Amino acid sequence: MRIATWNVNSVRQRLDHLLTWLRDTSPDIACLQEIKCVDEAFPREAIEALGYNVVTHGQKTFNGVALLSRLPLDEATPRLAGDPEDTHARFIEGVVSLKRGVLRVACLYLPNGNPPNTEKYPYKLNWMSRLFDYSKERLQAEEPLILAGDFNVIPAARDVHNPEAWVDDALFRAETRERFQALLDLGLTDALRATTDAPGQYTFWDYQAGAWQKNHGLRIDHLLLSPQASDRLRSVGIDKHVRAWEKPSDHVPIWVDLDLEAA
DNA sequence: ATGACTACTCCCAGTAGA
Repeated sequence: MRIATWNVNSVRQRLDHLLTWLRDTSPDIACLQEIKCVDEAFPREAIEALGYNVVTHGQKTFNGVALLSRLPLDEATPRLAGDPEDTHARFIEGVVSLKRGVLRVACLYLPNGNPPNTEKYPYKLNWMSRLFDYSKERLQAEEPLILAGDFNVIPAARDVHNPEAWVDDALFRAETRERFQALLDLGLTDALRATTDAPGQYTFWDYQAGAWQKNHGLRIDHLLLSPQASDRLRSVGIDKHVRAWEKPSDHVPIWVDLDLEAA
C-alpha cells in the first residue's frame, strides 16, 4: 500500500500535474497541502474519475488540505485539536479499514513561522505542541498511524544545502528542530531516515534564484510512522522528477510503501 | 540585496510562501 504526500501549491493551478502523477504512480492514499481553495472549488470530479474518494478542508486563498483515497474512508475529521481560535485549514485526518484493524492518516500543513520575530513563530511552535499532544494520544491506540505532510521543518543540517544560512530561520531554528525531535521521541519514525543517511534528500526547491538548477533544496515534507506502520515499511521514494515539469509546484511528492492489506 | 518567483485577490499592488 502506497501513501504519499504533496504540497501542490494551488490544486487548481496544478490539476494537470496532479492527474498525471496519480495516473503514473497510483498512490492508495494521497495527502495534499496548500490546495488554496474552498471545498466547493476543489476539482473533485476529475480526481474521483481516477477512482479516488475525496475529502477536503479548504480555505479561501491560503492553506487548505485534502485526502484522496482509493479505499473507502471510514472517518474524515478536519482540524487539529487544542486551539478553537485557530481558523487556518491545515489538518485533516482519515481512517481506512485493513484486513486487521485500521490505518489512520493525518494530512498536515504545519505553519511556516517566518519571520520568527513576529506572532507567526509562536503560532508555529504552539501548533507543533498541539501536534505532539495529538500524536501522544493517538499512539496509545497502538495502531498503524502516519503523519504525512509539509512540516516546514528541516530536521538536520544534512537536509539543507547551506545550513549555516538557516540557523535563524523558522524552519531550522533550534526550538523548531527540538519540537520535531520530540515527535520522534514519542516513537514516531521519520520514514526517509529509516532507509538512508544520505544528505540532499530534498522535497522542496525555491522558485527563486535558480534554486532547482543549483540543487539548493530543503527536506521539509515528511512521513512519520507509528511503530505498527514502520514495522511494515518496505520502501520510501521522492518523486523529484515532477519538479522539472512545466509550471511545477515548488514541492515534490514523497511516499512510503507499506506491507498493509486493505479490508 | 529592502532582491530573486509564483499564486492569490472584490482587478491589481499587496500579501504570503519558505
